[in-house]
Amino acid sequence: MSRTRRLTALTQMLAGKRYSSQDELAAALGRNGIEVTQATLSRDLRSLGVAKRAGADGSTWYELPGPAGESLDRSRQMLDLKVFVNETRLAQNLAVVKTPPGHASAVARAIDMLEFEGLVGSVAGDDTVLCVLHDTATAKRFKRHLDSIAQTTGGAQ
Amino acid sequence: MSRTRRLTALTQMLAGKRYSSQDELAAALGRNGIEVTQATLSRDLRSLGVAKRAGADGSTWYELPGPAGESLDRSRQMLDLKVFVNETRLAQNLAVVKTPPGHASAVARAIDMLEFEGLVGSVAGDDTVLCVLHDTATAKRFKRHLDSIAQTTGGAQ
DNA sequence: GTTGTTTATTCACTCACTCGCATAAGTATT
DNA sequence: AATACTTATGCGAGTGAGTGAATAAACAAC
Repeated sequence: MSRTRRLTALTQMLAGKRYSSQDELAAALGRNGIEVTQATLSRDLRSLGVAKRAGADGSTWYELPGPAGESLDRSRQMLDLKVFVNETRLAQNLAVVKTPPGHASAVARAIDMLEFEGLVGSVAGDDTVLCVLHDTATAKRFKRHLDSIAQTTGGAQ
Repeated sequence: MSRTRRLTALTQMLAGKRYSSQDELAAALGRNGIEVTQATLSRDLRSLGVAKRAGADGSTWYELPGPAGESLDRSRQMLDLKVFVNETRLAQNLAVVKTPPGHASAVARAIDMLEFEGLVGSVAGDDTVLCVLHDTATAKRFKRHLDSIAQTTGGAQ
């Protein structure tokens, strides 16, 4: 069972029902054909940014981050940036981010999730994301930041 | 140096100038700060789908696939399928492929690239791709095929 | 404080991926 | 055919992500 798939299932389950322990989640996942240990769940919940909330009645449950599970999987957003950002060019306070065809919207979403200080907004085409930064210096910082993420992609040596 | 970045640099170099041997490419990459052996280049060129073309004057050079490098990287299409196909469900001769939000068009593109026998066409929404197969049996084969690709994503056990 | 429950972490391991080296295979030239 | 050049591949090594089992740590209840 792939990790991504498990995280997706986990997200859907958390969105649909309140679970109050990792063992309970493990059992529920097991009923869906996904075998998982508590140790892995602990890590999964962290990587999803899930928080444990407490109600007034003393009950507790896991809750997805953001407004109603809006941010699905931060690590996946990072994956988009790592894998699909081909190049970042600057023009004054604008950054032009090139992606493979069709990936611009996904990359734009990931960029928005960064909540980069000084990023005013971004527009996605098919293979290009136009990012508006507050000023020229911020744009340079932004490019450095993106480049540093993209660099850490790969394998050995 | 990450593999992805090297492939990107390789693509840009091939788009900008004609190179006629892998050693020549290795040297040029080296001048750009990317050390690489001929063996690796051989693999890179294959994974990019680069072909060696010959001119009328007998000269040869490497050329990116498709109209002016339109189809960048087939292995990246496979990556889309491996990473971003969350689930595939069937209804008669239709297959509904779920993806993370914003990834549907990229996954649809990757699916189209498969040129799966019996795949009539596909439509992408935001997080869903609807695939029309020729018949029910073909749809089942299609799902098995996608699942086999998606399964190989993850880690151990 | 002790006990029981829940969560986080350490450890050892597997696996997929990527790479360089050496070498085989292929291709052109003479 | 022999030689030189070019490309592909078998092989072993290194690396990083991901995992479960065991265990430590945190927390709650009593």
